[in-house]
Amino acid sequence: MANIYDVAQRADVSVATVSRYIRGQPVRPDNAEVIAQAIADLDYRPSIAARALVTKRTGVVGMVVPNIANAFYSEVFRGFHDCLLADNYQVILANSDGLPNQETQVIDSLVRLGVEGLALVPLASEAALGSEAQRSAIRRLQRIQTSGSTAVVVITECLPYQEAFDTVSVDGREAAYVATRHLLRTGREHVMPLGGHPEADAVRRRIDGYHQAMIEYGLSSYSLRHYPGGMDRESGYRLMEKVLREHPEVTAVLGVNDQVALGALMFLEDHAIQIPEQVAVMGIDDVAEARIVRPRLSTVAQPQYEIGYEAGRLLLARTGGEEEPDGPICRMLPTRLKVRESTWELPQSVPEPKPEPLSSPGRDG
Amino acid sequence: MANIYDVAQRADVSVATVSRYIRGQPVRPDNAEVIAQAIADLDYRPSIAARALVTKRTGVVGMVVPNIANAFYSEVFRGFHDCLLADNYQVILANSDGLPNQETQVIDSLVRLGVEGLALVPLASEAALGSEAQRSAIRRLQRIQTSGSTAVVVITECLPYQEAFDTVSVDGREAAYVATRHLLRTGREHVMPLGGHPEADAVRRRIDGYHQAMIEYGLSSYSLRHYPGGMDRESGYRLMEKVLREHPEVTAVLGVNDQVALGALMFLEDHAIQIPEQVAVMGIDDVAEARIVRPRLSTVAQPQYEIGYEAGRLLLARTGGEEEPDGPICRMLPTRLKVRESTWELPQSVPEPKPEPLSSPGRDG
DNA sequence: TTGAAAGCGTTACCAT
DNA sequence: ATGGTAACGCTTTCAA
Repeated sequence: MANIYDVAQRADVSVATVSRYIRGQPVRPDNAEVIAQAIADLDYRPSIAARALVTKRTGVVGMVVPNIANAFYSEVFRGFHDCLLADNYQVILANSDGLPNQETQVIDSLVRLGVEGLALVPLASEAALGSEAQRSAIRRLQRIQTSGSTAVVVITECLPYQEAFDTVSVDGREAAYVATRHLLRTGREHVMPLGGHPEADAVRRRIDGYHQAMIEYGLSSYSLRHYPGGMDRESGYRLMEKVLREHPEVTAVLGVNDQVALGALMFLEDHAIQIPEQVAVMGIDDVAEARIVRPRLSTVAQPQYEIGYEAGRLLLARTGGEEEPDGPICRMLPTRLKVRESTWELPQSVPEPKPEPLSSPGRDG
Repeated sequence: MANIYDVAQRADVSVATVSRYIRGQPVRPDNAEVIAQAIADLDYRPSIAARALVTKRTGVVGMVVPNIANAFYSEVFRGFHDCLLADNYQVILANSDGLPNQETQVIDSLVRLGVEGLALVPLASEAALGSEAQRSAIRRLQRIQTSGSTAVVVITECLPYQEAFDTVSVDGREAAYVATRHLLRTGREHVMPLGGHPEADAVRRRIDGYHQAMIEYGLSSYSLRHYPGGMDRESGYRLMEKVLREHPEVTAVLGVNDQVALGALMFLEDHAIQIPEQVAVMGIDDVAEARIVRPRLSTVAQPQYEIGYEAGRLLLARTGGEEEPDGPICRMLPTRLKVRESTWELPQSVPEPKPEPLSSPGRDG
């Protein structure tokens, strides 16, 4: 690999001049030309490592998510990515894979690599809740934010994080409230919430929103119910089965997120139970799959792309240096009810579906 | 940010000793203890950049894919990720977003960041085909492989890449052949292949496989047909409409990949055309969505996770230093026919579905 | 086992 | 506008 000295020598100028040329500082035109040629000849690429050593700037930011294979995070990442690319940052993505250890590991790696900013979607798994583990994770992040030159933004509804970092989130309570109310308004009384562990702030808020709606409709007998469990499709599938066994009177289920709702929906489909006539299904998030399954899944949409984009903007605000806001700022983005086939009104005959635009570009390799 | 000198000073030893301690070399026990304490106190993290400057080793490898939001690549990445993590490498993922410019940009970034290895799923879009653009992309990669200390592996069926780099791929011709034969065997004669541009090696091979099967069945009148187009769901949706208009006699369509097939399937669903009774639908790849939609999509599965994992192994073989194989090695992985509801045999009544295990863990935040 | 000092490739400062 | 040179934080000789 050629270095800046090789280029300088070949161009017959000093390294300082080459350095200036690289960074776009004024250089005499004839020199510029020779240097450009030398760079091309030698296939020279400035080492970010060496540069960072002196400037503290790498032009790289990182994002850590629990699971890239999850459509929700993919969209968040795309928004983040687009925002930062517009500011000439490169973005690298790392996976925490649902493992607290790996989360701290990859964060550490990114920091040591010299990322200027770090966007984190923290784990909210059973292993990482409330407890000491989470507090120490937060302390570590705080040290990174304070001591290092690494800005931090967290995408979460989790309070401890919101108190310490710039965060972006949605109002999960409201989302679940709207979802439940929609089910009630369309004639379902026996609504059951599915999945998630209430120890997680995000889950608790959603369950709260559900309870609130039920109580408002005078259905307090239901208001305390909840089938807790994992937050993936398999969990939704199993929970749906259990609910049907234990509460055959149920006329609607509300997945704590789309994955759970999709699992429930799949169970119903597999057992030839009419959706939404016998059981209506509703999710929260609006991941890409919700628009692919038939019947399409009703849900309360989180603006995933915007969440990522906003996280990027917060990061840039801190990275830019200049006028930093002092307190941690918490950006709350609005959700939106999406009524689809899985909760269509009961008496009404099924109208000709007007397909939504398909999303998510396809594999092209 | 504390550096190694701060630690040395606080521990009252030399930087050399600290350095040895960090790297696990023998240090007198009492010293080890003081150093450990100092590191903890100062929250010291060795700078990868500084280390890389002298060792040329960053412990980081990168992967570049066209689109993270695509389930196919997510799975490939997971396999790659798992393989490298087992060898204590950190993995960073970058998105080329379908844009040739951005592809070269992110590759460049990764290299300059000092990744020791680079796994690439190259663009195969219209913009990046056969032409000069592709050749120059390949040349760039070759220089990286040669001059730098960066190993390269490419995941592709594209010949020019296979000649120059370690590659991992599947036999797309065979896959399409198997898919088509399955359709023919189950009583469909009028099979139409959908999507993709034949200029892409991968697409051409798949179309070839289709042709071969049609010819073997004496259906050469169909053997030359192909509805070319994009490789995403929208394209599949539109192409399905077009086929139905121009060839209402069609009894089956073969998407050049699952996304196209899914688009076709959605069109049929939206227009209340019976699947598979009126039109059977088949894809190639087996992305996660294929198991979610109803009817479930029949397809020929690419071992996505294994593809990524194998790419990781090839990279490690080059990175490890020692005994490098000399020629470019091309690992060809087997595909597998997955018969699902979208192609069930015609006369047969619909059996009780035995659900496959659900896959892809869910959002847990 | 330890410490001193010479790099690694780049930028930034200071003369010129 | 240019060139010389001291950092930057780490590893790696080489002596002790």
